Amino acid sequence: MASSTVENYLKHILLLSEDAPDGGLVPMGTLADALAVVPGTVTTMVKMLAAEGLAVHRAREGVRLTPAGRKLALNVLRKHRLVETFLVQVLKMDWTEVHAEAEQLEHAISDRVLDRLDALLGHPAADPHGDPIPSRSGVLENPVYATLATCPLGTSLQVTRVTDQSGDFLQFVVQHGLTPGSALEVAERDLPAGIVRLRRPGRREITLSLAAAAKISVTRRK
Amino acid sequence: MASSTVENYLKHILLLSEDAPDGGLVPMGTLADALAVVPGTVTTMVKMLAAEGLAVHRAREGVRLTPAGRKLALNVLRKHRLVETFLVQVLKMDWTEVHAEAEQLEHAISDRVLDRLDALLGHPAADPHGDPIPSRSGVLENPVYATLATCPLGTSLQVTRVTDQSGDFLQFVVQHGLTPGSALEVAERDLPAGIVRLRRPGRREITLSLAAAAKISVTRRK
DNA sequence: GCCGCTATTTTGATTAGTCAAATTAGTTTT
DNA sequence: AAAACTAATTTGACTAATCAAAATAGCGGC
Repeated sequence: MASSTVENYLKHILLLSEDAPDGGLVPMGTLADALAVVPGTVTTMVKMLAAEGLAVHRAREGVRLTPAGRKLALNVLRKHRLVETFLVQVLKMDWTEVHAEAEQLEHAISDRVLDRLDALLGHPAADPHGDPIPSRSGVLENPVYATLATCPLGTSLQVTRVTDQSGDFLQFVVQHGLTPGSALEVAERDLPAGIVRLRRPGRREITLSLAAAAKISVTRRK
Repeated sequence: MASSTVENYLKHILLLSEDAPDGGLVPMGTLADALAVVPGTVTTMVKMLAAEGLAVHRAREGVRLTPAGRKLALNVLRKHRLVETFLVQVLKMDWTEVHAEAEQLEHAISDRVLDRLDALLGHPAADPHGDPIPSRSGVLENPVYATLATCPLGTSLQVTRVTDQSGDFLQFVVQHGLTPGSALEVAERDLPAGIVRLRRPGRREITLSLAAAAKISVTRRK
């Protein structure tokens, strides 16, 4: 069975390859940063993953998962996101603190427990941050949402996903009522100034940076 | 923070010292068996625990927990038993398979999750095997129950605790309706033959060895 | 008081995962 | 094309946890 270190490598390669243009090739340095580890360590470990048939190492270019590696990674991600959902919906834990908990639990829960949890929660499609939960069979829906940095102005929108798990940012999101499901519209976007102004029903307007806006995904409100 | 290896050592020392006469001194060999590790390893690790102030090592005699070590051990045990309770009561998992799951989870769940779990379950006093759950403040009730090997004959009893976590034994217990809560009485005990015969309402009589009988605790049925 | 048995301790090696620092390969710049 | 820069790789060392096997300490028996 894969150690939790290996599981973490696989999970992060999967996550990073999502938004890697290079045919999903993740550069070693990027992976090192994500894992909070020195680049030399990543090289060593990735070679080991390659020897196990879980990843392909292209020297000096980066790493990509094999089908076997991807399957394991998806299972870890599924555990992570179902655990987060459980912590919020059943244990009523704070939206902003569950990420760290799930980081530990994802390596400790068995597939059997995973299935029960999934059933208990009614087979949810997304976790509390709006991140899609891979299916049991290993399919990861990854709809390309517009973000507050790219969506059309003046249309009625709702938040679907918050793609930054840092406590600080989530705190901010909760504070200003931008959690998944909230209604809003973009009043103004000033690219040179790098800001986006939001209008929400029954709340004050707020302004945030383009960088922050890009981390909040939205869809048209039905 | 204590590694899960350390947590395991502490937990097993606590468990073994319960039924150690020697003022709670656990012999190294016993601990080695419990941890499925070679005796030399235990010596090394116990010395390290002693250096950390978690245990007292009496050379060639055994090991005992310090108050600090006991506190940690109780917390691990609390996690273990609450997780087991959760797995059975909320996730409806099989009584006989939850021990192994909890063995992993006890090292991954935070104190915060622990508290929520405890609240969700209504602060239970015992896990599904009837083993007492240490309180948050670190008190472990350990009522001395009679067992089927020692209780009076012919009195109406009920099972309170099954003190063997092996799958085989638990399987047997379920099969014959001896789970905590079940009613029964001891019809006969033949010490020379080493057997105990049980009578249960609405079920066939069964006979088991004294060794097996000693693992099932009972109280008088109200 | 010596002998031998058993439990414990020592010693030396091993594995997984890591870091620091030196080296190398590729890419830009000039 | 050489120089300079950046990212990746190698190398050597370290820690936690383990095992195998040799050494030792206490003990009971005679």
